[in-house]
Amino acid sequence: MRPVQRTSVSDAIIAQITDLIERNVLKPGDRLPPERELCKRFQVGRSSLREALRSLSMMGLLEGRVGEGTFVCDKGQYVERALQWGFLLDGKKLQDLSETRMMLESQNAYLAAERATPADLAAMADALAGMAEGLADAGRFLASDLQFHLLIARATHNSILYSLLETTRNYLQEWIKESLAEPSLAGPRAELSLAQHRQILAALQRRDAEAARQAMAAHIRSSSGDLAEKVRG
Amino acid sequence: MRPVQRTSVSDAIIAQITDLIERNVLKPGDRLPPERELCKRFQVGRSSLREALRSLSMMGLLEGRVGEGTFVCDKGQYVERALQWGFLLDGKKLQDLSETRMMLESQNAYLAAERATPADLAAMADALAGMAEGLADAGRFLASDLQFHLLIARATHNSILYSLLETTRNYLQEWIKESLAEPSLAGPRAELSLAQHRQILAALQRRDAEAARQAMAAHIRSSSGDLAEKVRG
DNA sequence: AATAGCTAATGGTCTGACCATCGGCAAATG
DNA sequence: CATTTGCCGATGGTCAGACCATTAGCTATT
Repeated sequence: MRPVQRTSVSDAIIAQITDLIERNVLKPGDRLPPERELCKRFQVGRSSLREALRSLSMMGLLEGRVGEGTFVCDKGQYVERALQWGFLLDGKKLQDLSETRMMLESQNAYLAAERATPADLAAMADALAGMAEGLADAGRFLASDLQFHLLIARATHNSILYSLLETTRNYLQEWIKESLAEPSLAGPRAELSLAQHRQILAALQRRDAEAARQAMAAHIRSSSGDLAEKVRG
Repeated sequence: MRPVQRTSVSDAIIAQITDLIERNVLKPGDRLPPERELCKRFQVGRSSLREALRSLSMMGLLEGRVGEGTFVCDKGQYVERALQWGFLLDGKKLQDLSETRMMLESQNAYLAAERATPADLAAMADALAGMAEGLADAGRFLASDLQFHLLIARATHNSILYSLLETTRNYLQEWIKESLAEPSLAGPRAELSLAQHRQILAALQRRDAEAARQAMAAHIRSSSGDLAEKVRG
């Protein structure tokens, strides 16, 4: 004898719809049949069906629009959506996050040096120019800074690494903003940061992977030094 | 004028309960009031309430038990749960996963060399002994192999890095198993793998972080070489 | 031709009911 | 007294029907 598996109705619906999306029978942008229609096809009540659809919406798979229907969301956002929930609830260990970011950024720089296309590099140069123009504008400076790092991650052409970095950056961005917003050090630190970014880009353009990684590591270490202090303090 | 935000009832409930869990008002293991009771407190219908609870269950936050109640799940599993959903649906790019694993494993080895406790190292030695005893038993060998790598991740004492590695390993484990199961090379490859693991452990015991990272990187490269070939083939 | 108003379709919400399961209690049993 | 059996209430799971708010598309008015 072995324990009999009890399957919930909603879970079965979730499994079926998930499977359809996995097998690309339901493509992003597609519209699902109306709820009342799905009830007849699945032979279930509307409550159970809606609980399934609601769960899938919460995970970023579906999107319901009143008066229009239920649609399959764009792909590629799944990891981000899921990770955001995970990080949000995992105790917000700032130090762990910072460490993870350090690893991702430096390794991404390494890979980007080998794989960045001319277009990737041009975009990074644009972001760098944005930082230079934003030396007096903390908001613009930070936005260009963030964009530069995301462009490096994009240049790895590895969607998982990009998703991971994007999510960790999002969670650290508030602290980064605070840490750079201290007026006493804002000016010099911004210029130092800009110089470091220039070094990173230069290494990428030379296709010098190891130099890119070390430059990135040095940048993160110096720019998040007081962040680490704050954590321990 | 600006677009008015339309808030859904279920979303509001999800936000409230999530917040309660975040602020530790609801601790893992706690039992929520019965659904009908929550309906009165939130002033909502049971459908909306259940859609919220169902979504939270799907994300691994809550667990409903018929006849008993709804309980808050144990913490620390959120990142894994979330990542599994994300990976499951994100196209299963084997090469990206493999690359991510490579980075995680080597960097984890680096950090573990600095932070592993004597107990951590002893556990790794045990796992290594298990591999040696399992040279003729592929199943046991692989299990000890996996355990060794997870112990290294555990020794970083960084829950995020551990979660990330665990999830990526889980998704790659099937392919790893296949790749090692080819009878023609099983014997020599297992012995090579064992020797590499010994090198890694030795580096960890010497607290030589850089050596540990390089040993791990070399191990992953050689052990997943044909895995990469399979991907491209 | 453009606009205002109407209608049907659709997701969102509420209510009430019934079922299956589980925990705990009391009665029956040895 | 200890153990088993049966019952009952509480609870999550499911269903059916109704109403509401919003949307798209059509129609008629201007």
